[in-house]
This record gives sequence, structure tokens and C-alpha cells, in this order.
Amino acid sequence: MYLSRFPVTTLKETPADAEVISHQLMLRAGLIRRLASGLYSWLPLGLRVLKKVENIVREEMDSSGAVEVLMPSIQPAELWQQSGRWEQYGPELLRLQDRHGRDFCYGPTHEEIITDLANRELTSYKQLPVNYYQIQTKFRDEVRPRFGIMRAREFLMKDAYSFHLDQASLQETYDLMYQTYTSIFTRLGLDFRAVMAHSGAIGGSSSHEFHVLAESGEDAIAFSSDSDYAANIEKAETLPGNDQRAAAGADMQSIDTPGQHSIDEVSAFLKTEPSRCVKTLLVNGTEEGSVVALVLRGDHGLNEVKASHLDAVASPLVFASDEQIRKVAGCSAGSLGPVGLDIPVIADHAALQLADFICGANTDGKHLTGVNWERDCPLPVAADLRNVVDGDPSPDGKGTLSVVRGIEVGHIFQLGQKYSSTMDATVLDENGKSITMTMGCYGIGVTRIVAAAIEQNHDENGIIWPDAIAPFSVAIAPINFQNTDSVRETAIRLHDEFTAAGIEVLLYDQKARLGAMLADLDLIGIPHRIVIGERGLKDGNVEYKARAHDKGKDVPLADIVSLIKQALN
RNA sequence: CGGAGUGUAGCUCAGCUUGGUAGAGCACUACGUUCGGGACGUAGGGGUCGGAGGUUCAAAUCCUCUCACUCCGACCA
Repeated sequence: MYLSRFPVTTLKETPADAEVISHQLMLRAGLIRRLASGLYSWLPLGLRVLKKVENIVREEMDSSGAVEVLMPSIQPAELWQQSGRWEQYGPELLRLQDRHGRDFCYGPTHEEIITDLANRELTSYKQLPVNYYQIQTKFRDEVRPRFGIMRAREFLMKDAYSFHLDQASLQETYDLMYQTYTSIFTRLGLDFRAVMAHSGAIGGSSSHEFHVLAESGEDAIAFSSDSDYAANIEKAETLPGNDQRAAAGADMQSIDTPGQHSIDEVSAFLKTEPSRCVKTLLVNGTEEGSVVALVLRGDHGLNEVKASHLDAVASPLVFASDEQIRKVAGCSAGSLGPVGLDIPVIADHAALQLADFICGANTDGKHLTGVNWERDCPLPVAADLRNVVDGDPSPDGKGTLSVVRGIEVGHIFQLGQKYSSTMDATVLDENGKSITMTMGCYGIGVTRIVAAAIEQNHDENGIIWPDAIAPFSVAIAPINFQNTDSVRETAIRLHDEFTAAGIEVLLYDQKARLGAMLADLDLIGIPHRIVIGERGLKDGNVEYKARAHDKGKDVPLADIVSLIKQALN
């Protein structure tokens, strides 16, 4: 491909509204342009990358035995009403009406549609199991679209749905999808982890997420040093510990702590560690109007998912209002403590191991020190309430946990009969008996993968594409292309040789100085680069440099094509 | 949803306090000189200053409304 025939518009300056590096680089390299909040156009260069990702996903899905379909992006409300999600889904669901006033939505996902389709197409156990997938545009009206393509409103997703006669068959396909996803992300050239996950709004039981590891990831994931254990931090359990705590060594005292509200403020004021304090959070209980206290060690963070799963706690988790707090505790949020609270109290295991701790006195401007469970207040119910932290023991008993950040790019679920039962999706078994099908669902964020790949592979000069998804494999930068015959002829000949060899090559045939060419090529991240100059040509050499490596080297012109062929294998 | 902020050329921004009819850099076009890591000169093209209304002899600038976008927060305890 000649650059003169393939419009690439790079930007020297970073557009002001791009925060994360992938968004900045995608705009600067001319991969995407923003149309409106959370909506992006893909320019030719970006689309080449997107197509590569899509093709790898498609090839691996096909080879797993899944079969491709394509369902409408606009979906009738009736099906969503049948599953109950028309009411459950909030404003994230983009609802619209046609000219007859009939309700529709732009699909954020396709469980309803596929279940309906399967119900029509699948009538016999002989047709099972089957795994339908599509690669298609979704729309979710995100509260806060951001990070460019990473959390856009409209995005491309591969979603697959499998149908089974029983759980054992589902488990088989689920395991197969786990393997398939592993192959996909491996082929994409990304550093990723599969982690146990919370199944969230889609429902179902077993679930794994696939994360591309990157500092800027929106999710925290925990994995063990000595075993395969890996889980989203939402899901990662803490071990109860031995429940032994030191004996009380101090008397309980009330201390004035004027204006000290947060744990950090209080612990600094009292010249101690946050881990010597407990924090008390009031949340709505299951019963209308009730309030429950959650107690954590000061340096630990509440895990809202775990908390909302407790029987006594309302789900989803809602924090008590200031009025409620004052009503049950008689103080503001900054002075809460478990001593003398006349509501259910649930404490995290780690908080229960403290002795002589510090907490709010339930009186504004006062905290208590030297507090001990049982002696000073009733022993609360114990629970796992907190997020795991670096160094916690692994829940499987092997090794310790590390917490890193990840970008969720894939998610597999066992849905069971959540949709098939409400939508009455059945087949006949070998005895002629009607059986409700068991389902699995498997998503991959195709557009998000592009952003995630950049988050993981870039330097100060721009993108460094993995070979598998680079828009072009090789770039040719000819010095003084217009005026130097030998350079021009060599460049064109190499271009043709690469093309003939089936290697995608971009020839920088536009008038530009070397520096400008190289800056552009670094920015757009083409993995292999050849500089052709009159000087090197005199010795029969061109310069070769891999984008990912520091130094270029002179290579005999005769060897360059085979050298790059090798590098690509 | 709550809070803060920003809308001026394709991009990054200045001008607004103190009203006088719009600028810079990058990008773009032409010509020339350059040409091994983002060249330089000369000459150009491009903006109803987000929109509507108001105040005024006069509004990018002041006032009101509106739209769009961005950021922060939604564990303070």
C-alpha cells in the first residue's frame, strides 16, 4: 500500500479531552475520530486493526465449533418484557419507538433475541448442543462514557450463546470456550489473565472474566503466587483467619477529636496506624427503613458486592443517608463506632481480630480508644466484607495474593435456565418429554481489545502493535523518494516483493523528511521498519528496525525480505 | 444524579477582567531553498467566536436562557 493512496492523518498535539494513553494515541495516530460522546468513527488505519481482531476471534470461534449468526441490533420490547429485563434495566437501555408507537430498544446484549431464536429453531435434543455467535454492534447508554473506545456507548462485541440439554453439556462447552478464549488472547499477542468473576446483572452461576493486564485497567484482579487462583477483586475471598485476638490491654477511653472524620485524619491525629482503627459504615438493611452497621479495619476497603450479598443487607448496596445516620447513632458519619449501637452489626474478620482499637464514639467530635470486642460491645456477626489486598493469603491456601489492574475484554457465564425458563425455550428429549434448555453465554469486547492492546503496548513515541493485529506488518521509509532514483526504485521493488509474499506493507511515498516519516511510523506503531537511503544503498544495505526494539541495524538489501518473513513467524 | 469547568480556524490555545468588528503555533495550498530522527522562507486559503434572546451607537467580550462536551464524586465514617 502506498501512503499516498491510504489516507492517514496523524496529530502532533493531543486532543484535550483524551485522558488515557490508548485514547490519546488512537486519536493522534488517526485510528478513530469522535462523533459524539461515546460514539466513534473508525478511520481506514484503525479499521484494519479492528478487522484483524475480529478475524482472529471469528477463526477461533469457528474452529471451536460455534456457528455464526447475525441478529438485529434493534430489538422489540416484548421479548425484554418476557424476560423481565424491560423493567430491570435502567436508563442504560436505549429505548425507542417506531412510527406506530411500538417500543424497541437498541440491543445492549442479545440473550432475549437468541433465546427466542433458539426456541423457534431448536425443537429436538438431536440439535443440541449448539453454540451460536455473532460479531455485532451493541449500544449501552453508559452513565459516563470515557477513555475513548474503551468505555464507549456503541461498541463491537462478539457474543455467543450455547444451548444444552443438561448442566454437564453446558460445562463441556463452557470449558471449551475457556480454552478458545485463551487461544484468542494468546494469538492476539496480549498479556492476559482469566479470573473467577461475579456474574453481575446477566445472572447465572459460574463465571470467568478475561483481563488484559494494564496499569490503567478499571478492574482490580487478585492472583496467587503459588497456584492458579485468580479472581476479580469483587469476588476474591479473604480467609477468616484464626479468629484469635490479643487480650484486652487497655481501658476504653473517650478522646476529643475535633474535626477529625476520616480514618486517615483520626489515625494521624492520634499518632497511630489506620490498621489500629475500625471504620463503621451504615447501609440500608433488607427490611424497609432498617439500617445495618458494617465494621472494617481502618486500612481495609469495603467490598460492595460481598456486602450486598449478605442476608441482612439490601441489594444493591445503598449507604444510609445523613439523616438516617443521625437518627440511629446520634452523630455524623465521621464519628460512628460499634460501641452502643442498637442496630445489627456485621464485622469483617480482620476487624474482629483487633484488640485495643480505636473507633468513633457515636458523638460528634469524639472517638474511643482501647476498645475491645465482647468487653465493650457485643461481638458482632463475622463476615467477609473487605477487598483483598496485596499479601493476603490465597483463599485456596496456596501462596499469597497480588493485586494488579486489568481491562475486562472477555467474560463467560453459565446462565443455566435463567432465560430459557422465563421465555419457555424447550426441546423434546428422546422420550418425547419437553426439556427446558440450559444456556451459557460468552462475550468478547472486540473494539475494547484494540484499546487494551495499546494500553499494554506503547512507548513515548506511540503505539507498538503486536504482529497479529498491526494494520501493516512492514513500513518502508525511503529518504528523498521523489528525487533519488535508486531509492525510489528500491522502495518500489521491496514494496512489490512484500506484497507478492503476502506481507502487508506501507510505503511512505509522500514528500517528507526522514524525521517526520519516522515520527509518523513510530506513532502508528508498525512493527517492522525499513529505511532506504542513498548512503546505505551504496554499500548494498538498508536499515531495519523493529518497533519494539531500540536500535536499527544495517541489513543487506538482498536479505531484508527473508529477514522480515522470519521475524513474522 | 450531585459538584466543578470548557465551548473562538481541522488540532492546541490566546483575546473576555476594562465592549470598538478576530489572532498565534501546528495542519493545509503554491513556489523556492533544504533533505539519514518532527526543516526554513515567501505568498495564500480557512472562523455567522456552540445556539437563541437581551443591554448598547457598537458584543467573542456584559446579562438571561439553552445546547454540547469534559473532569471530579457517588466508602466521609
